[in-house]
Amino acid sequence: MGRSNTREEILTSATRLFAAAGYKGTSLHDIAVDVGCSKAALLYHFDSKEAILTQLCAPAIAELEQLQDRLEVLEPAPARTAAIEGFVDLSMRYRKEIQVIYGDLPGLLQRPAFQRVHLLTQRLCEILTGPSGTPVSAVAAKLVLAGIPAIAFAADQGMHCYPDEELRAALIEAATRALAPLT
Amino acid sequence: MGRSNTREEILTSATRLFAAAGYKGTSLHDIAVDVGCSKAALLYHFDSKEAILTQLCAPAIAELEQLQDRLEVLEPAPARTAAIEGFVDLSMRYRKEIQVIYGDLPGLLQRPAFQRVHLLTQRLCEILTGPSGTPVSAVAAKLVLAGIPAIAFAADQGMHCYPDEELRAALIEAATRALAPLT
DNA sequence: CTCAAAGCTGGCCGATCGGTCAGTAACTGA
DNA sequence: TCAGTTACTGACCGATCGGCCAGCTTTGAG
Repeated sequence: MGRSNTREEILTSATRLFAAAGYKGTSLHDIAVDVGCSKAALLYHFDSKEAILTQLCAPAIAELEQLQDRLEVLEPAPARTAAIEGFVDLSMRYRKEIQVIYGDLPGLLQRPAFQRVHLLTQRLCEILTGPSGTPVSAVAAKLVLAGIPAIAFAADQGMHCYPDEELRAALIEAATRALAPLT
Repeated sequence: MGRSNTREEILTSATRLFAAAGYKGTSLHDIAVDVGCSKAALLYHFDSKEAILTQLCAPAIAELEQLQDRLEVLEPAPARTAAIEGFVDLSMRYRKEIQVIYGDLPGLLQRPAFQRVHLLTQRLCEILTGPSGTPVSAVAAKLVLAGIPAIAFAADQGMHCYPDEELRAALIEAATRALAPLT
């Protein structure tokens, strides 16, 4: 147990600032001022600016991996339902972190830590598409996987007109409808 | 008619580089090297780095405005259909520019040039939701409006597994299905 | 009490950033 | 032919960036 909670405060401040101005748009100085410590203190607790980014995204990535593990042992149909609900929940729970990632997509996608996310998303897409996947259903799956976090992203930017519960239910319903087979 | 086409080459290079590394992640030096001219030449043709960004996004924004103008004079039902098709087409035609915008969302959304985009998107959302809009249909509209450009964005990042025509048709179908009333 | 570890600071570093400026070569209309 | 505009260069500027380091204070186990 550490003797101060500065480390957590740094992650909290960095998450908010990265989400608001982007990773490259936020300097170590900005974070230090927000936390109320020196710039050197940041680099005492973390190896580098990039290390801060990696650490604050770690919980979200870990939960995404756990979601995938849970889905892998299910049959296709229940897996799809669980995938939609799980992905909606995850996107809403980690709004801020999604804002951070979306705020610097081109720069982040090439980093090793986020290539894992790319693979996870691809697997999720396969689960949503199902075994009898047509091109149309694959595109629909990508639409849902891209749109849900984007809404969670926008929900913090002033578009937050519905309470969380209602938003969650609406997202699940809209996603399910988009993915439903034509019949 | 100018005596050189350097200006266009700058916009072309800047679009590609901004899309690949983000606005803040691309320096004037990077662009100059790509174009094959000096950094000072960039600032001879454009007032500033931000002016380059503004100019290269201008055509996409202008077309979005034209789309809205076309939709405003239609009845709700055909407006919705036209909105889906028009938005899909626009997203695919301006993939690179969307990558640029998505690559620096937090920093860009606050700039005056992009607040207009925000308003346009809100209006598009109302058109998609229709006159009898429920919260669920509003969220579905936002899902579609966020997901479509995100797919166009990802389509250039290696996910480009379908030919454009097929992708376009699949997007329109998935979006239409997501927005369809429950009945 | 002692002392090493933990926590933190101010100052400094080289690199890079966007942007400016004086100067110049080339083309053009009169 | 020649003045003037266009197009461009290389050198330079102040600001800011991420990161490093010597040293100070606080803390808690022995």
